[in-house]
Amino acid sequence: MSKPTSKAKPAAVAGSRAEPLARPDARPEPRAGLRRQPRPQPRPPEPARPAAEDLSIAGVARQAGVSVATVSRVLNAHENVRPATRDKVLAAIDASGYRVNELARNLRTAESRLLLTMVPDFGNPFYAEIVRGIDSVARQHGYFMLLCDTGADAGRERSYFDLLRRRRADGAICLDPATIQQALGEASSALPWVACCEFDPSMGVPYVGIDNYRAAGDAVRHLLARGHRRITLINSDIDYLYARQRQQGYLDALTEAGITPLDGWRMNLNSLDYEAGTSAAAVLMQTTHAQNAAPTAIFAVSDTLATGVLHGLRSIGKRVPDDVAVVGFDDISIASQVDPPLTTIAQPMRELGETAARLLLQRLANPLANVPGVLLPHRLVIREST
Amino acid sequence: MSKPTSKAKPAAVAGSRAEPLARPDARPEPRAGLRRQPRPQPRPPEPARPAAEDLSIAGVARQAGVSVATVSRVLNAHENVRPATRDKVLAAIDASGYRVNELARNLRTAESRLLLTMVPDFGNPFYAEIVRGIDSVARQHGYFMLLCDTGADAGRERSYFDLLRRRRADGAICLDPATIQQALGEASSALPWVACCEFDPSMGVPYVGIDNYRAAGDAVRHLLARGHRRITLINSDIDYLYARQRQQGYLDALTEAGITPLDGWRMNLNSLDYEAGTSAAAVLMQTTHAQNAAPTAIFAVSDTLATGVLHGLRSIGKRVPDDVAVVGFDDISIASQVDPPLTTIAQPMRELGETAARLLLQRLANPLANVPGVLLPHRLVIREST
DNA sequence: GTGAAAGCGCTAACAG
DNA sequence: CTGTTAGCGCTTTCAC
Repeated sequence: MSKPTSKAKPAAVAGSRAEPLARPDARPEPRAGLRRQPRPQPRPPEPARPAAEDLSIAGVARQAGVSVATVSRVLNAHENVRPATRDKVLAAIDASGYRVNELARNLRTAESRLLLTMVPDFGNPFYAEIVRGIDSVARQHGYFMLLCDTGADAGRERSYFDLLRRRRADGAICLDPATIQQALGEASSALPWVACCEFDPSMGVPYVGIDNYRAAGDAVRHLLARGHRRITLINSDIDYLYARQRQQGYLDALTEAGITPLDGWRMNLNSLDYEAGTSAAAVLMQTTHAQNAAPTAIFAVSDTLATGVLHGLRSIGKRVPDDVAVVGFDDISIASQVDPPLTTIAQPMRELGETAARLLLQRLANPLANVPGVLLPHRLVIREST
Repeated sequence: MSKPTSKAKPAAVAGSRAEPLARPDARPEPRAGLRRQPRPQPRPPEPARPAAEDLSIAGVARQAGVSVATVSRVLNAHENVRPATRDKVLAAIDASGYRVNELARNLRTAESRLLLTMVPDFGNPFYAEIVRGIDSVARQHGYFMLLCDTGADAGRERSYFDLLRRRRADGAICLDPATIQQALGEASSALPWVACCEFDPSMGVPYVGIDNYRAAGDAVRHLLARGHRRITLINSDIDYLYARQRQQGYLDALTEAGITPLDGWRMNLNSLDYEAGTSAAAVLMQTTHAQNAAPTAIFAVSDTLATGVLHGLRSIGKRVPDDVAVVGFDDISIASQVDPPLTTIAQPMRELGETAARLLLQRLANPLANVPGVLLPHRLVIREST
C-alpha cells in the first residue's frame, strides 16, 4: 500500500475530505486475473472457442459472424435487425454465456442506474418500510438501490452525497434531518436529489412528507377529547424538521384548548431506540412535578419510542391507559402487537418511499421540470393505549 | 420506446430471463446533456475556463499544465510525483471542483466496488442488523452496498445474482434460504459470493452462521429444566436450513429427555411477521389437543414470531409465563421490550454480517484461497417469558 | 518525475 | 439492414 501521508490530499479530492469513509485505502489491490495486457498486441491468434467466461461483445460478434454494432443492437432491442441475424446473435450469446459488461455500458451511456438512498438509521422499522417503497419503484424502472446509513451524521452524509458527483449514483433520496440537508442543499441544489420525510420547502428540492403539524395536533386533540389535560411530549432531536413541526402542533393544540403547556412537559431525545423511550418514561413520571401532578398522557413522536414508554411505564407499575395514556407515531407493525396496542398516527410509509423514488425518477428524466413538493395524508389509528 | 415484443429476448440475455426485474424498459431515455458529440471534432478551441461542471481529467491536466497521467497519479496517491507538481494539480482540482468519474475508473480497473447483499426481507429487524454489520465492514474497505430484497423468491434471487456476471457488483452476500442458494450454487459456485446464516456446508461456498441445532436444543433444555413437558415449536418455512436444523435440535432434545414429541406440536409458517405468530398461537392453544392437554411452552424460531405469540396469547387470556412459557430466537431489540420480556437465543447479528463481509472481501482479494465456514456462538438469554 | 498513447467494453453516429 | 469507427474518462505501461 502507499504511504498514508501521500494519500491524504487525493482522498480528499475524491470526495471524502476529513472523512475516512470512501476508499480509505487509496486503491486496494485490483482483482488479479481480470486485467489484460494493454500493450501493442496486434490481436492474438484468436482461439476457436473463447474462454466462455469474461467474454466481450466482440467475441460474440465474431462467433455470430456479425459486427459488434449488430450485437449491441440485439442486446438493446433496436428494431433494425433482421430476425435471422438476431437469432444468430442470440444463439452465439446463449452458447457463450455472454453477459453484457455494465461497467462499460455505464461509462458509455454516462449513467450508473443506481439510486442512492440515505437513511439516518435503517435499523428503525419506519425507515425500513420506506426503503422498501423506494426499492420497489426503483426496480420497476431498471434502477438499483445503493443504501447508505448515515447515522444522521453530516459528515457521512456529505461524503455519501459526493457519490453523485463522482457518478456512482444517478440520483439520491435523502431521509436525513432537514438541518443536515440544508448544509448540503446550498452547495448542491443542482444535483438530482429529493427529500423524503425531512425537507425544507424553501430549499427548492422536491420532497414528499406528511403534514406533521396537523398530525401532532390530531394526536393531542384525541387525547384532549379523552379528557386529558396534562399531556407530555417525548420528542426526538430538534434537528429534525418533523420534531419542530410536531412540537408546534402539540403546543398549539394545547393552547387552543385553553391549556398552557409547561416546559417540563417536553423532552427531547437524541435517539429513537426503544430504550430511549423506556428511560424517558421513567424520568417523566418520577419527576416531582412541582405544584402539578404527574402527566396523564404521553405523546411520543415515534412508535419505537412509544413502545419503550410502554415498557418503562410497566416497570414502574403504571397501567396504560388507566394511569397514563400513550400515543405513538408512524404505525409501524409492532404498534399493534404491544400491550396495550398503541394508538398512533399512521404514516403511509410505503407510499412515502414510492413517491420519493418517483419524484427522483421524474427529475432525472427531466432535470428542468418544476419540482413539486407533495404531502401525503396521515391517519389517527385508535387502539387501546388511550 | 421500442416495441415490447422486440425486446423480450435481449432482456433475457441481459440476465433477467422470465424476470421483469432488471431494466424492464429496454433503455429508458439517457440523460440528455451529458452526452457529447462523438464525431471527428479536431478538438474545439478550448475555452479559457471550462464549464467547471462535468470536467474530465484532461481538463484538469490542461489547467495544471501537466499530463493526464500525472493527474491520475496524484488522484491515486502514487509516490512518483514531485511535490510541486502535485500541488499544481491539487490546485487545479480545487479550482475546478473536479470529481473523478468512477464510471470510467470502474471500467478501466474492471471492478465496481459494490457488494451485493441479498436478504429475504429487510423489514425484519434481524436482517436489518446483519445488513448493518455488512455495510460497516464494506465501507471500511472502500466498498458500497447494493441492497436487494429478494422476498425469498428464487427468480428474483437469480436475477439479482446475475448482477455479478454483468459486473455491476464485485461480490455478493446471500441471506436467502439454503434451498434457493443450492439452485444457484450449482450454476455459479465460481462466482465470488458467500452465504450468511443460511448455507450448505457441502456447497463449497464460504459461509458464516451459528449452530442452529445446538441453539434450539439449548432453548428446549431450558424449558425442560423449568419443568415443561409439552413444548411446541413454531417454525418457519422448512426451506430454510435453520428451520430444519432447529427442528432437529428441538426433536432430539425432547427425545433425549424421554419425551416423544407429537406431530401436532409443530407448526410451519411461511412468514415471520408478528401477525403470523399471533394467529399461530391462537391455533396452537385452541386446538383440542385430543387426549393431551394444551402445551405449556412455545418455542418460536424468531423473536418477531414470539412477539406475535405473546400478543396472541394475551388476546385469548393466557398469561405468560404462568399459563404458557415462550422462548424466542435472535434477540432483536424488541425482545426485551415486550411484556413479558422474552427469553430468547441471542444471535450475534452484527458479527454475522461483519464476518460475511470479511469473508467475501477475503475471497475477492484471493479467489483461490480456501474458503472457511465459520460458526459464531449463540447465547441463551433468560428473561421473564419463561 | 513526467508524458504519450493504448485500450477497458460498450453505444451510436454515419456510411454503405 | 449491417459494418466501421470514434470515443465515454480513466489507468497504466513504456519511453524519455
